Amino acid sequence: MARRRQAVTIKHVAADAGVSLQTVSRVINNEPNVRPAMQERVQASIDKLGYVPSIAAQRMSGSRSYLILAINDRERTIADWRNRQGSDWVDQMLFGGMLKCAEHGYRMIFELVDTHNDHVERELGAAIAALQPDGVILTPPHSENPLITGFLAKRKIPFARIGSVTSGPGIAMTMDDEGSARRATEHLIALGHSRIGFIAGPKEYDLSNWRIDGWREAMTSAELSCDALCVRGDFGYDSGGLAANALLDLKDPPTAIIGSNDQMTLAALDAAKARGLHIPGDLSLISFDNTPVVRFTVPELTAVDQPIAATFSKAVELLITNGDALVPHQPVVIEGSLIERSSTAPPSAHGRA
Amino acid sequence: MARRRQAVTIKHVAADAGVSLQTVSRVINNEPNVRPAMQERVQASIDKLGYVPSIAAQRMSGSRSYLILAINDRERTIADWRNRQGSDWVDQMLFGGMLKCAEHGYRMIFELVDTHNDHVERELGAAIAALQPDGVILTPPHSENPLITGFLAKRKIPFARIGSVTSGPGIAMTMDDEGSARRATEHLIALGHSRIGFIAGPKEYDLSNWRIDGWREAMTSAELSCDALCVRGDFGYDSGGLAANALLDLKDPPTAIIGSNDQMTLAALDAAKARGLHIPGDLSLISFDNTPVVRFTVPELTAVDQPIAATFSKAVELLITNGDALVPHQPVVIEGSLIERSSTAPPSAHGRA
DNA sequence: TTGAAAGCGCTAACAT
DNA sequence: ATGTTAGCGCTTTCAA
Repeated sequence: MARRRQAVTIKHVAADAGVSLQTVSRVINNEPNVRPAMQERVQASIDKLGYVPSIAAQRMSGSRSYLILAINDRERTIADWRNRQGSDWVDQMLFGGMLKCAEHGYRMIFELVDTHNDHVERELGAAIAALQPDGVILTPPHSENPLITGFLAKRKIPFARIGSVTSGPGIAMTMDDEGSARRATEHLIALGHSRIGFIAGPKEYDLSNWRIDGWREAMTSAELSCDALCVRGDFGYDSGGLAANALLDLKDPPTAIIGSNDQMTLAALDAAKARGLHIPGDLSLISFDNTPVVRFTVPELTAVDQPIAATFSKAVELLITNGDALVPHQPVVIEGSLIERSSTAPPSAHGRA
Repeated sequence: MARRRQAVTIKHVAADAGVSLQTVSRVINNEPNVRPAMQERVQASIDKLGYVPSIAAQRMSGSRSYLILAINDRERTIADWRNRQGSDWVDQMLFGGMLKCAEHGYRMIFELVDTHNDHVERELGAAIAALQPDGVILTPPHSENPLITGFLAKRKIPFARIGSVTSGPGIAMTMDDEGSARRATEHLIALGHSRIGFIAGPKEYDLSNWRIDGWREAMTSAELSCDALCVRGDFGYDSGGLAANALLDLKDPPTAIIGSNDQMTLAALDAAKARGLHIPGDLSLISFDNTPVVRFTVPELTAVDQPIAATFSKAVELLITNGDALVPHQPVVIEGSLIERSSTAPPSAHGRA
């Protein structure tokens, strides 16, 4: 490997502008106490020479690294990549995170870390030591892993916890699963549905339960019964079909079903079709997550969009601009929206009276 | 921002092991001339203290940065992210690239750069100056941009050009579009088809033309006519429908169609269905790219898989292990494979005699 | 408001 | 086979 040096360094700029290194440094960092004329002269040299500071050197001298580290669960992420089911979680996190970083002259680095591992701390520690990021963004299930949050807190590294509402160190951020589920349910109620089934995710996931809560809230507020209308799945396709059939086998079956994620709702769609039901005529369907797949079903699915990009964008912004300021004590809420497509309609007359 | 220092540095390790900094450095870098006993003692201290070298410091002292930079076209990538059509190109590049980097103790950084821009050089230069990557991976259309390849060559930064077969600086790598198209066509011929239509991409893309070449080759070898059987689209959904209808309106219409990408083939599927054709009974369909969407159509599409992950993995490996060695003069070929699903079958008897 | 000196963590070059 | 020295490019003291 060739010993590569910086093509243009702060020294070149200083020499060109006829000032000290320090003055150039001040201009780079927009520090006060630089006369406009001076600032202009230095900037001219910077532009002329095409100078860009080395983040390695900046980091070395004890300043920022201009790096934000986003961490995903290794196992799950790789499984998604391998299966190619069209989940675009990673894309959306890059979309929101990278672009916001770029706005501030930062870079986002994406890393995979095993959560279910004795040496999470070592693995994370290695990434931190190697990269020295100015901030870290945690996604589920890392967001709730005390080994990780504790480590970051101890090292005083600012971090955000996506999909977490518990208090503690770091900025808790949520996409308002409960509110989204409530709004989706209310939408169906407004269409005239009164029997609304819910296919829930596994209880190990906090967001599964938040989504149930939202549905239950809306149902209860409208004085509708929830009895037997909530069935658990495991977020996988097969479990969605089983759950849908269980709901449709009820003596008094639902006229609408909300699925807690796209895979399960997809399965519910297929199961309903297999029973000869027409969507949305005989059964309305709302999905959660709004991954690309819901646009390719027939009919396209009405879905709750998870504002992943917006959440990462906000996380980056808080991390960068917040500096050492206080961490908000309330979770930061980024609301998802309901994307209406063709799988929802008023219940048909020939259903229940 | 708190002035953050490395928690454990090479000094701590040296002190703990009672050796010089240099010896620790040698152990870190697996250099020769260290006695096993010494190496063991130092390694023990490293493990005990949980030491991980700072890449910033490593880079500063003139060694590697352990960073590989992968660059995509900004406009296209953002459009994909925004549209959420399920393209998983970025995911697959990370899948292949990041994991291979990790194997070697490297990191992959993903960046967006405008190609159609006067100051590509400035933009790329800034990324290079800031990050000092040990290698760069270019994707289309950057792979063919002389401003970019020239810049990298001038700076003597090793780089790979994905989807490029032209000679010149950098490692040319191709997913064998021509071969893939040929094999797809041969597959249809083997099934008994003789009228095989081809929906091509726009001619501005090299790979569009490679794919046509492969199809034409296979057709010619089998002494089949290509007349009127190749129609251009623009890779967008709408153009695929138009092209398919044009082909199916022929006096002697094809019994099979190959689409140059998933969106166009999707449209062809929909167009064929709209005409009352049964797939694959009346018309066989093969798609290109094998993005997640082809698994969600009815029937699922037989498709040519683009080995994106494998290609990036190989690119990283070449970049890291090749060092300053010679660049291969032939393009590196990573073959794609045909994934057989349910959209292909022998032509029906009631078609042409 | 500007400049000079010291040092960040590490490795290359040169001892020994 | 191991240690010593110098310096990478930048920012933080501190001085003028």
